Amino acid sequence: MTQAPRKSPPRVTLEDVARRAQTSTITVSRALRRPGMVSEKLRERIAKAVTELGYVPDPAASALASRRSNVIGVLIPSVTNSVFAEVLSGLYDTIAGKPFNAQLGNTRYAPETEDELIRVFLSQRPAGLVVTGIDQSPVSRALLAAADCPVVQIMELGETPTDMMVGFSHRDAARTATDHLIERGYKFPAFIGARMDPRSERRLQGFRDAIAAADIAEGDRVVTTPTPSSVTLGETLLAELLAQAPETDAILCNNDDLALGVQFAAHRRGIAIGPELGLCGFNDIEVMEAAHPSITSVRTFRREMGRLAIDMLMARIEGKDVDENVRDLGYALMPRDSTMRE
Amino acid sequence: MTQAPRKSPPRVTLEDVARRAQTSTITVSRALRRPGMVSEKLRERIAKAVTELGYVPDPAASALASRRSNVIGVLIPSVTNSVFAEVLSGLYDTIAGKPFNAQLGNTRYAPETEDELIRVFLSQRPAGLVVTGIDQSPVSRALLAAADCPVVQIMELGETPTDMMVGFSHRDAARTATDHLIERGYKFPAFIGARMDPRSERRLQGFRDAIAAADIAEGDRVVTTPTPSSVTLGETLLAELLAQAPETDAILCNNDDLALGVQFAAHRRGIAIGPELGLCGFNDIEVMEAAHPSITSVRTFRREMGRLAIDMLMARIEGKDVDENVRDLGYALMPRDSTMRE
DNA sequence: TTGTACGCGTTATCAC
DNA sequence: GTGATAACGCGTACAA
Repeated sequence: MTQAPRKSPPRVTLEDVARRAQTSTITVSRALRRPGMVSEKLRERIAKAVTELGYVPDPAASALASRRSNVIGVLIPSVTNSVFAEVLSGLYDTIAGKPFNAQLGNTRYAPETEDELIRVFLSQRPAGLVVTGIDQSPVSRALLAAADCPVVQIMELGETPTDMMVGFSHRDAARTATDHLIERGYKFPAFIGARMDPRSERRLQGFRDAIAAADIAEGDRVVTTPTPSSVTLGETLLAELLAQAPETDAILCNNDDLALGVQFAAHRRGIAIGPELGLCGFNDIEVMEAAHPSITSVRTFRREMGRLAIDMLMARIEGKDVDENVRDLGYALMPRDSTMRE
Repeated sequence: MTQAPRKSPPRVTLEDVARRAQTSTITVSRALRRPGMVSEKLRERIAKAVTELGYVPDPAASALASRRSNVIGVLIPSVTNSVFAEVLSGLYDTIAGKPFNAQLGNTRYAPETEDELIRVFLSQRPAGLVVTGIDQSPVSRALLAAADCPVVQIMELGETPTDMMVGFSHRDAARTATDHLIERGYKFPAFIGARMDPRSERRLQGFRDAIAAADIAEGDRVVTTPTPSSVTLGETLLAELLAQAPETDAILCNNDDLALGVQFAAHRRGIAIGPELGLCGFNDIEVMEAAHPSITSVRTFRREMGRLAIDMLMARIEGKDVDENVRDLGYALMPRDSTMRE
C-alpha cells in the first residue's frame, strides 16, 4: 500500500512488555493467548505491563507467524437487502467481544465476483468462512473444499455441504405458504417473483409442488423477473399478472417487498386484499405485521442464522467436534388479514 | 488463533515466483506494486510466473513489512438500519476492484463499543477509516486525531472535522420539511422520533427552528423515544401524540419507518393521510414513493455518501491533496400525496 | 513453567 | 533498473 501522510507513533511490542515484566516475549505471548500456561505471578506482572504500556497485539504479525488470521470472511449477495442485513446483525452481535473480525464481501449475485472474493479471503488465511447459499460455482466449490478453515453455508440446506450448513428449505416453506392459500379457499393462486436467484427458484418449486398436489392448473399465473426486488416492482408485477391471468384470486410473493407493493397497488385499484385477493409474502419482515391490513408471510429466522453460523465456526475453531454439521432452522407461517376471505 | 482441522496446502511465495522468473523477490514485489519501476521484459517474465504459479500476495506479510494494511475500517451504528445499508452499498461498490478490504464495525450506538472498535481497527494499521457522525467520544476523538491514516466522518457535517467529512445538515433538512408542512397550510405540525441519536436530535432542532420562525407554538406535539425505530413504533407514537395533542394536523417523522407506521395506523383509525393529517418522512427510502397514498419525505444521498467516502480516502492514500475536506451532499424534499390537503 | 532460536512472507534501505 | 540485507512483530519447535 502507498503511504498516508499522517503521524506515526512508535509501536509497543511484545518485547517492550516482556522487558517491563522482566520475562521473555514468548511468555507474554502465551500469557495473552493461553493464560493457563503461565504462572499466576507472572501473569499478573504481564497484565500490569500490558495496561501500563497500552500494548495492542499486531494482527498482521500474529497472522504471519501463526499462519492463521483472525478474519472471518462473510460473503453475501447484497448489502441492501434487509434479509441479509438481519443475518449480518445476528452474526456481528455474536462475534462481538470475540477475538475475531468479520470481513464482509458483497458478491452482488455474480458468481465470478464470488470466486474472486473467496480467493481474496483465502489469501488471508481466514479463521473461518461464511458463504450464502449452496449454488457456488465449480471454482468456488473447489476453493472452499480445499480451504484449510471451517466453512458454513447459510440460508438454505442441501445434500452436499461443503463443510457445515445452517438454513431452511425454501421449497418446503413456499409449499406450506401455498397450501395455506389453498386451504383458505383461494382457487387460483399465483406466484410473482423478483430477482430469481436460486432460493427464489426453489420457492417457485414449492409453489408448484403445492398446486400440483391440489390438482390446480398453473395457467399463466407465474410471473417472474431477474430485476432486483422492490416495493414498486410489486405493483408492476401485479399489473402483468392480472393482465395475463385475470382469474387470479391469491398471490404468493417471493418476498415481502413485493407483497407490500402488491398491497399498495391493490388499494389503488380498489381490490380488497383478503376477501378479493389473498396475499402472502416471504420472510416476514417487521412491516408485514404492521401493515393495514396485516400481511400473511412465512417467517424465517435470519438473525439466528447469523448467530448459529458463528457459533458453528467457533466450535470448530476451538477444536470441538461438531456433531450436527447441518442445522435446519425451519420456518413459520404467520397467517394474517391478507389471507382472510371475510 | 487456535488451529482449524483442515488441510493445509503449501503457499506460493514471492520467492517461488522470483526463482521461476529468474530474478529476485524484491523485483517481483516491485513489478506487482509499481510496474513502472521494472523493465518491460522482466515484467512480462514475472507476470507469466505469477499466473503459472497462481501466486497470491499475503496481506499479513505485506502489512507487517510495510507497516500498513489494506484494511479500510468502517464504523456504523447499526447493520439492520436500511439507511446505513445503503451507505455500505455505495461504499462496497466503490471499493470493489480496488486493492483494499472494507472491514465493518457495528457500534450499536454505544460510544464504548466505538472506542473499542477504533482501537481494534487502528491496531491493524488501516489504510483508512470511515466513521459515522460527528459525536465521537473524547477517547475516540483522540484516537482518530492521532491515527496515522486518513479518516472520513460520514452522514453529517460539523465545524471541526477530525480529518474529512461527507454528509449534510440534518437540521436544515428537517427545517425544510417542516416549512413544507407549514406552507401546505397545516397549522399544528408535530414531530415524532424514535432512537433519538444525535442526528435525530438535530432534526428535532430543525423542526423547532421552523415552527418558531412561523410563530407556531410547539405545544405537546413532540413525542420521542430512545427505542429503536420500527414501523410498528410509528403506530404507538401516533397514538401517544394524538392522545396528548389532539389538535395535531401534520407530522414530521424522524425517519421513513415511522412515517409508514403512522400511515397504516391512520388508515386503521379512519384518518385520511393528506387532507386530515399531513405526513412527512425522512430519508426517502423506496417505499415512500410506492405507498398508497405516496408519502412525502426528504431524500438523502446515502449511496453517494458511501461512494464519496471511499473516493476521498483513495485520493488521500494516493497522496493527492484533497482541497475539499468537507463535502456537503445536501438533501431534496420530495413532496407527495401525504402532504396534499385536498 | 519458562526461554532460545528461528521462520513466517513481504518491503524499506541502501548499494550496485 | 536491479539486487542483497535487514527488519516488521509474533508464534512454533524444541530445549531447559
